[in-house]
Amino acid sequence: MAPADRPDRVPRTGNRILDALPPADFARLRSEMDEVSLPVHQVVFDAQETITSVLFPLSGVISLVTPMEDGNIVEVTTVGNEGMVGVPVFLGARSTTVRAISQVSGRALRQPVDAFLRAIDDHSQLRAVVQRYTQALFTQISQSAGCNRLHSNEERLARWLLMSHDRVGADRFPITQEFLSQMLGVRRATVTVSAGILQRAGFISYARGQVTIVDRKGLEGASCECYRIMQTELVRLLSY
Amino acid sequence: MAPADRPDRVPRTGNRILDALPPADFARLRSEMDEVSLPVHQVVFDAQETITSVLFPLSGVISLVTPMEDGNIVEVTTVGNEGMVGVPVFLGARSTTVRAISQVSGRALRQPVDAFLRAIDDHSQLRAVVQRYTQALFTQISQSAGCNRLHSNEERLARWLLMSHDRVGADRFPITQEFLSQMLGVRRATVTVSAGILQRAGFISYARGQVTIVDRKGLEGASCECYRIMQTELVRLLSY
DNA sequence: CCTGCTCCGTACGGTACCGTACCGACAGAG
DNA sequence: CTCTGTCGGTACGGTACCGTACGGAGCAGG
Repeated sequence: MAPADRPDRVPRTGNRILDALPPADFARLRSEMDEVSLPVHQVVFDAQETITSVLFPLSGVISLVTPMEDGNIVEVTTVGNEGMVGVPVFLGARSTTVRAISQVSGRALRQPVDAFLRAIDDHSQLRAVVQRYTQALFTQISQSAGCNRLHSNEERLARWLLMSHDRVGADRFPITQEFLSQMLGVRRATVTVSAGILQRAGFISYARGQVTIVDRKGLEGASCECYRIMQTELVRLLSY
Repeated sequence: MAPADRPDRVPRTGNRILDALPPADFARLRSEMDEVSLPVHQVVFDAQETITSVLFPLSGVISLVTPMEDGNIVEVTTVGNEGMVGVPVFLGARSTTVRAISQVSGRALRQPVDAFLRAIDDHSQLRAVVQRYTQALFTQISQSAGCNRLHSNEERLARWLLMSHDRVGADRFPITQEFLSQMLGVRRATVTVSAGILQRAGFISYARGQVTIVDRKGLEGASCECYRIMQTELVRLLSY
């Protein structure tokens, strides 16, 4: 199953929630999970749909978006290997008003809802970690709500790139301006302009659906404070 | 203490979370609470500040806002007697990045953080209700995040008035355009224009810091879908 | 090599806001 | 009854977007 050379040493999965658990706890959980791959643009669950399993991403980026009646969507937060998808289940719901969509392809450990809820009951450590991750999610969404209203497209684009950069763990990753525009809730043409500014400033480079983060510090300077606030709070809450 | 004519019958407080509890549970909780009044514009707790007690509003409206570095703020959600202030405590945190500020004066039951956490441990019913309220809050904030990006000032103003109308339980309540502008993250002058449109349409009337909801149905038509989505989800999650 | 497709750059008129500012109307204090 | 502060209406230039649209550049398949 996994390359553990000692029986009581569970190898890190790469998911920070699962990796925070004691080895024995994780072993029991792992037996109820299967590893799945998430192709780009896959809808993990849609608004109003019954959630049947939760996901612990190992790689890639999943976006939670709020879909509107006219078909427009806006990202409210981003999930990677620092978190999980399916927090509403933890909060006693089986559906939600947001859509979870894979934005950068990756892999994840999937656990059926029933098993997850049993695990939450049985493992106080898991409960505690998920609780604090839920709080981090709160911070991120609240900050997004303000950011969406007050900050410029360019600042928000920089923030999005930084958050994704953290989660993919590589300087280069695939993302088209078309999908970026949906995440940011603007026209594609507006993304082109903002991305062009960041590119000419030497912070990123960009070609045919592939971004490269060239100057991370520069990008942080171009972003609004929201990136820093979300990141700081995430670190604070998940430093067990 | 309270005008209960039978010893085992606890009178409704008016707060929907507390009212969902079995009488015996509530009685024990109540002994650890004190009733406070919340004058308008009082900061219940500020961003980064240690939260020492949670509040269960009986009347009035409290706004959760995201404060930005430049001093601007934007409302992310509204809390009234359907909920509580201090959900981060439930999620294992003692502080948050949002500010809670009383927007329409009212009264609330206040419980120290320690007592609240003991109560959460001891009373599964309270835990379940707060959990589901937390999920409702998630929905509201997520919807706000999208709404703030995609919908016009006029639609968002109508939504804000409807949400407050539900919570104050009166057709007339005090709110200045100045504070509305802060909630909506726009200039006061923009509120004047939008409010003027709603007033000329006969949906509201407005004078010197007092709004009156004249035609609620009309206002619902002027609002974006976000009001309905938040309201529906709240009812669904809190119908125990 | 051509075709078709995806992705990105650019343009142009329109609009919903912005920052700033001024002024009038009303209410409460004295 | 005046004074003073709060509240709301309006204006004006500026700007960051919008909707729409066209075209070019690269890549993949036939």
